[in-house]
Amino acid sequence: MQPTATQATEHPQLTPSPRQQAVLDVVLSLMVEGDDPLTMDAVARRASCSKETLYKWFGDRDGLLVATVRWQASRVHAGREAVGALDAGTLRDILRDFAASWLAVIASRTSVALNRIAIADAGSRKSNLGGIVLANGRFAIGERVKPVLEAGRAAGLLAFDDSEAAFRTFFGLVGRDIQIRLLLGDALALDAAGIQSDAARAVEQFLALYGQAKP
Amino acid sequence: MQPTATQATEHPQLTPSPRQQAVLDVVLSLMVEGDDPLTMDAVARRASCSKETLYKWFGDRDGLLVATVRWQASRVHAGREAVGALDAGTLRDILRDFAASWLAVIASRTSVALNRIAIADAGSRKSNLGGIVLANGRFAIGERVKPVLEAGRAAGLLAFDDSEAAFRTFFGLVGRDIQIRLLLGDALALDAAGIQSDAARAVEQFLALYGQAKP
DNA sequence: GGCGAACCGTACCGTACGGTACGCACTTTT
DNA sequence: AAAAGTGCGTACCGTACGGTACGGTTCGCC
Repeated sequence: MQPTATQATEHPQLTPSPRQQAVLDVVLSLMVEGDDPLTMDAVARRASCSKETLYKWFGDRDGLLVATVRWQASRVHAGREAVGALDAGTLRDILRDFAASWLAVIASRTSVALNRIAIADAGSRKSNLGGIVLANGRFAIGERVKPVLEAGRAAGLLAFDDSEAAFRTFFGLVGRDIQIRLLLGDALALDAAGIQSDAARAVEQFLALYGQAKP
Repeated sequence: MQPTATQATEHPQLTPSPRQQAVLDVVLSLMVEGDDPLTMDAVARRASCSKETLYKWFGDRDGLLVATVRWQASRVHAGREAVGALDAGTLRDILRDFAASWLAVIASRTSVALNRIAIADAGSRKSNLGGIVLANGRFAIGERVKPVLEAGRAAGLLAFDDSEAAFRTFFGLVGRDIQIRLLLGDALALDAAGIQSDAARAVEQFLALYGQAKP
């Protein structure tokens, strides 16, 4: 390796360059439109770059997909709240926020398209896109929600033994059949108002199951 | 059409012949193994039939997939219980049965493979495999559970306004993150004992939310 | 101004796969 | 026994797509 490189142009992706980000956004656009089978040609054409550059930057088709998933994931993890003192009202608010933002994610066309691709390739082994999507989706939100649940327990607002199990229940109450229906192509419109009310309903149910009257 | 036909050899599938069923079982096997990309050649070779026959029977690749999904669906709808008089114990038992059998379905390798295929093609429009899978999965079980819930309400054991909404909560409590994790390739072993305890837990939670003390 | 790197556009190659054609064997009908 | 039908095996065709090669252009650097 010559010492000329100012940024890694090799496949190991440590923050893509702006130009590369533009390419990845093109990939996301094509995924969402979904009309064509997401071919390397289509990406190159739409991104106004040559296929050779694509292969130089991302190695192969799989590398491009992985980079795209990571890129999308990097812009989702937005706020990270420190949980301080909790009362029942703020706990409810925080959980509602999590529920609503999670619903917004899984209902977004981007998420649906991305998950479809990852699921399809999870069937044919090779680069585990599925693992990456899981790590940045289901498990990432789990790691963010569980501290909140534990803080709620510490404050005497919640009662459970296993925060993982409690979170999984929360996850089920929020998502229900929405994700699988969208993945399978069901129409199921979910607007902002619907998301808010769904989130509120899920949180009330969760609190009914795990909440505990102030001791 | 000549009056020779003893069974429909055309694409409209009204119960496939035994030979055709064998072919569809081969397709299911190949889906489950998942090592090869499910090519028509592979099906023909494994089923010891010619591709020409495949095309004559099923029209095209899509028709073969649709027939396979229907075939699999036809063997899943097993018992259909008539709901008579309900007490709390039998309601709990019936719901546990539904939950456990649903978990067994979504955790089966066949279901995972089938859903992956359906989801992949839901991305590229054309023959809505996704719709068929939904109709025979999520919606079929909904139509079977809702009468039970309504009978429970009639018996004064459950309280809800909308049986569809109640069922969706039930669905979420049972499935939680299991299906999406399996679809995305997560290991997540779920044995018979785990299914039973998961089902029992989900039912208790559901009853905690919707149950009502005998009036 | 000259040199090299990066990169676009396009042409090209190999292969995998959906779909078709055809020859042969076996069974059923007349 | 001949004729017709059904279906297996194999060869074949067209095309789409992943991946590579190459000429031409722009841009930064000495």
